[in-house]
Amino acid sequence: MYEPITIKDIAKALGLSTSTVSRALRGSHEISADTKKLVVEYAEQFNYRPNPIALSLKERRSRSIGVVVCEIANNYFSQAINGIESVAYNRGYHVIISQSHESYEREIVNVEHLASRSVDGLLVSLSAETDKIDHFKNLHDKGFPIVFFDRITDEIETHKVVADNYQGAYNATQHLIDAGYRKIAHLSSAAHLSISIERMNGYKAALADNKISFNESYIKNCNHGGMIYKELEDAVRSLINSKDKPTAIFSAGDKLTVSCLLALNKFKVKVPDDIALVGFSNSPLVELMNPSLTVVKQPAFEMGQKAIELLINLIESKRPVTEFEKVVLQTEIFERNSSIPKAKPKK
Amino acid sequence: MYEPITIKDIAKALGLSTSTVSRALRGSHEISADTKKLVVEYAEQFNYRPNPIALSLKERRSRSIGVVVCEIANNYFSQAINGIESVAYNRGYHVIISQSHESYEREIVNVEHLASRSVDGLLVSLSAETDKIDHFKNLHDKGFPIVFFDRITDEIETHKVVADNYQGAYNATQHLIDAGYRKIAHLSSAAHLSISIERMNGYKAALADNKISFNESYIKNCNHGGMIYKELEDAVRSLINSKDKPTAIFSAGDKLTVSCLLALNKFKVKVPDDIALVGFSNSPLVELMNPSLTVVKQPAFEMGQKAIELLINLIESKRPVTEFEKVVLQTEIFERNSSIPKAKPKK
DNA sequence: TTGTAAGCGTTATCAT
DNA sequence: ATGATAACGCTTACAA
Repeated sequence: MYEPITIKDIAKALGLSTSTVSRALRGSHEISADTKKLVVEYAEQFNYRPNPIALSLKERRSRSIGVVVCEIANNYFSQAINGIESVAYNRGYHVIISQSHESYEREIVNVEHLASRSVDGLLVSLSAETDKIDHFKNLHDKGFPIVFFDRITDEIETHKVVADNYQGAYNATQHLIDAGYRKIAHLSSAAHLSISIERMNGYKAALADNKISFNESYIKNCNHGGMIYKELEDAVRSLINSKDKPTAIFSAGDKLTVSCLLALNKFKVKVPDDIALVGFSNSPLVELMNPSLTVVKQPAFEMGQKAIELLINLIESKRPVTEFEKVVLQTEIFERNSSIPKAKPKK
Repeated sequence: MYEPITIKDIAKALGLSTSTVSRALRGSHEISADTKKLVVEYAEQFNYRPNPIALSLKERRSRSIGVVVCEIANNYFSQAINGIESVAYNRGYHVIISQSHESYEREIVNVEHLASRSVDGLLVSLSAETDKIDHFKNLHDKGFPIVFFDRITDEIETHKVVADNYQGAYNATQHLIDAGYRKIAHLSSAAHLSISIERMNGYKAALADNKISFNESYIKNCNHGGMIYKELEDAVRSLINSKDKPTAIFSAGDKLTVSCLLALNKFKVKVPDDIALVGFSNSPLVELMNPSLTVVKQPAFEMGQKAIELLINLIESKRPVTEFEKVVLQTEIFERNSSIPKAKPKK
């Protein structure tokens, strides 16, 4: 069995009390240089490490934070997690990641598990299935620190970190309109998610500002994480087979964009010659995949960083916080070298 | 502040002792039905949850295991982690993931951090940079449970879970040879990694079995996670520009295969018409990406499951383990519908 | 059937 | 400068 050395062991070995050892290790001023040296060297030699669990119990905090996301196999989230980690590491926090796989039930279980005192706070991006948020509201009402990012909810008053989805979607749509396209389809994730609503609004606003009427049949929502490729393929098929088929697509998500590209490829529809495409994506691949693909990139890493900073502030603030920040970070649009060709004049 | 309810609170409120409450909550037989009911209902009402940290301290175990991988933004690893999670969840363990980003230093820090008693065991896949493994050896020698998977080391006697990389590579290479290709390049990750060595051996064996001489200049190793696209592009460029250029490529890794496909695409080299490609990949995309791409898929999910099962057995076994398993799971080869065309006759 | 007390590893508050 | 003790939340001998 693995039995690591404790302060007690050191005390016994050196004929000191545990308190003396503890103080020596923490470099207290009230310990003689000799004793300090003795203890520190012994600890060094036997590779003493304070037991973080005992510390957690004493300090009533675990110095770990929980991350609740739908999926880590997603460029946006893995980049956001990298941002989270980078800050956590420096501020002495562990990060515990849990995946909901877009399931409401699973999200609840994860949150319960994490929040029952094994983490000091939660960083949350809602699952696609989640439409009730009592499991967060209850915790938050009891004063448990929660920060939402990306897929947020308006029903809880706390810090939130989001990309400017409205503007990103507006720019993406405007980009297509500028290139002469007017029949622009919109692929998005579950309709009730904050990100979907904001992106839809940006899309609609760009259409409206250009006096293009909104066409309901151009909107395709895909809900489930696991089946996304199949769902997307169906959506794309129905778009390209429709009578008034779109000349361009705006896909509002990482997996959506990649899957759309794949589906189009499968159907032998060339991008951008047959149909133009602008999409949200954080994939390092998608930028390379199609040199004519204009991409809206979310500041995922920075969002993760900002979110955990706010969370740690929340956790470490002595007094209740009254003012909640909603941080909105700008998306970036990468217009590819060869850009999108002008739309062909209508026949 | 968030102050969850404790056994002490319940005891005080109900005029009982903490031990009675504790026993009632755990459904002990030596507690009267009345008391039990009283306690359980009170606990229910106030949403009592045992403090996992206190439990950890008492039981001298955290019921959490640490996962040390290079990168979660990798199809193989995210699938393996899903497998790990699926078992952990059922067996009552938390999973703490840490990424080395292929850095030796970072790996050491992560392991130190995790092992100093915040996890009960470690699931490890070595970073590409790691060539010394003292940080694991020290722990293992002290009896700390460690299971290696995927990128393993021979220097530590413990359970290991790997794919049959040799056979997978052999099959991939043979697949190309069967289609008539004889000039087969091999793209792989850091040369000293166990997976690279095994895959290389499989590749070499297939060549030898078919009386094809080994060509050193056909071997390209890529080391660093972060710069992999650039490295790959350079490797591919040098291959297609070499005087005795290969007619086929066997890429031995997920990112390698995708990046290779992208690089070839960028250089306007058509797969499989200009050059054939067979690659290891667990990407759900790559299968769709190029219908002529034959793919060797690792049983990532199952590997994760098996690895954590072994680890939990190790953790929960009362007596020292003397026999260590090396589990080898078979890879699957997916020959695409349109398959690889026969190589053109040499000019 | 229930209560008391010790212990898990650590630190803070008192002594001495 | 150092030691004894209590406390963090929980479980479990041991008493009652």
